Amino acid sequence: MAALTRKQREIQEREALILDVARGMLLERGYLGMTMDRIAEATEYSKGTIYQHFHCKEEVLAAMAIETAEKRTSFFERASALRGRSRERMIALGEAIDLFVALYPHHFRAEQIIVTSSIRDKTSPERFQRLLACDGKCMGIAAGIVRDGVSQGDVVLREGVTPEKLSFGLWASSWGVYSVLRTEFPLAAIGIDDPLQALWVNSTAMLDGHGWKPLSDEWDYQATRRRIREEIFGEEYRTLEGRESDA
Amino acid sequence: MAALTRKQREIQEREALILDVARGMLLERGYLGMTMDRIAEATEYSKGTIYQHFHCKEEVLAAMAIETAEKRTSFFERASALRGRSRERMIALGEAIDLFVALYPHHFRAEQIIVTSSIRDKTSPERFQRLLACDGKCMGIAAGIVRDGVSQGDVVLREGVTPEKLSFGLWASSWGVYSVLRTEFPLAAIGIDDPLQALWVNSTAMLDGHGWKPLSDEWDYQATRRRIREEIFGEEYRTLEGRESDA
DNA sequence: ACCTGAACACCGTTCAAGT
DNA sequence: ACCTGAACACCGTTCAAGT
Repeated sequence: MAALTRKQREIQEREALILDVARGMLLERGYLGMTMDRIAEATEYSKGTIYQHFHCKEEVLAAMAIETAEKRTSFFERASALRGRSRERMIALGEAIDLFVALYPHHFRAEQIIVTSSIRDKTSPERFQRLLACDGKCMGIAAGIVRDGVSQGDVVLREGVTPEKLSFGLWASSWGVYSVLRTEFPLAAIGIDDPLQALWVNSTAMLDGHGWKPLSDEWDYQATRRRIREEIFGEEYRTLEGRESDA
Repeated sequence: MAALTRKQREIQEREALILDVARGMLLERGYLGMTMDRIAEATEYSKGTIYQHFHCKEEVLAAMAIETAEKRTSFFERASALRGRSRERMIALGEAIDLFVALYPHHFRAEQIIVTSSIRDKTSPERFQRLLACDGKCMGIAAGIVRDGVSQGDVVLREGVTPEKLSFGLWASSWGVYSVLRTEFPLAAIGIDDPLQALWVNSTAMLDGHGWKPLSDEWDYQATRRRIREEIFGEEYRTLEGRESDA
């Protein structure tokens, strides 16, 4: 397994450049405004060269989604390594998502545009498999934490509930909230001034309802969240705060 | 307020025809496959006539979303009139959504495509307002049921929880689940064989976690669901069963 | 007054011609 | 061997010409 040739490196760098340019375009001008012509012009390559990297426009979007999914999966892996009770570790996954969206809002928005569009059909099977692998890994991490909770006696799953189903419930809530946030729907008009706080109280209620110990009135989970931000994602949170103090 | 003229009726019927044709196209061929040319051809009108009804393609999609939202709002109104405990009435809203999706899968899919696309910008303010009105009404119905529960002593909202936030939590879960269902994501591969049952157990846990009486182990909510299907949506469920016995 | 469809600008995709 | 950009088919949108 020799190192990459100069040519191969050049190709990799070019592909990364194309994806960066395309992502910016997707966010600023939307799906229809991201055109192959403009990508070619902005990268200063010809359209033919762009098409050597990606067989069609949808492949560009799929490649962007894979970058996003892989980055988020690495956040999940770090989060699940939190020292502490099983329910704390599950909360760490939630913090990972929140942080990920805050750090890479463009990645996240691009992912939502891609997944909810009818792009799947045109995507090559290899790329689709890589996406599936990420989702499977994330679900496996979450379900694994539930299983740890069960074996440690922190939670007893009721009939009809599996570790995967419980994880799926948290995931669906989170996805629903972030989906509506992306649409710039005027939530304040229907009485939701802080959607992420609403997500927190409802996720907390869900875990309480499943009987996952310690229950929210037996433990200071806000302290847990602070601990996660320091111990697991300290560096990232500092860069976030740095960004916010700009402007 | 006189009756509509013959001409006005013709225009209304034509508009309904255009929307029906467009919806079928959206489902069969996707967003990109629904073209103004094909709509004109299928309705046997010229493109100019289509454009007299809708200023652009996105307006067609917005009109479809409004039809869907208004139909679902009427289901919500009927569901909230269930006789019974407050938590039963909240469950009736969930049944309304499930039934609505089952009865009008094309409507629902179209709505998801529309809302998650970057279509809002091009939509005329009047249409957008009608969409907002529906969402506001649905949220009002749900929050009203929570308020009834509070005033009847069935639920005591914790600090930081409002009727709107609790409703929003249920809504987000449901939206997340139905979103992923639409993408034909292979849920079975990550251990979710019955997504709607997973939604049910997690929503139940959420309401239990909020302490909404009667708790799920104090009451037979499956019986409540059967009652809702008979008393509120009996006719619709019978047509559903009729459909399934075909084929 | 209402409807039509040719015409235009633009976009995804291909491929013969260059270096 | 690699890259280019003219060329093509198609789509959203407009509007002068018809009835």
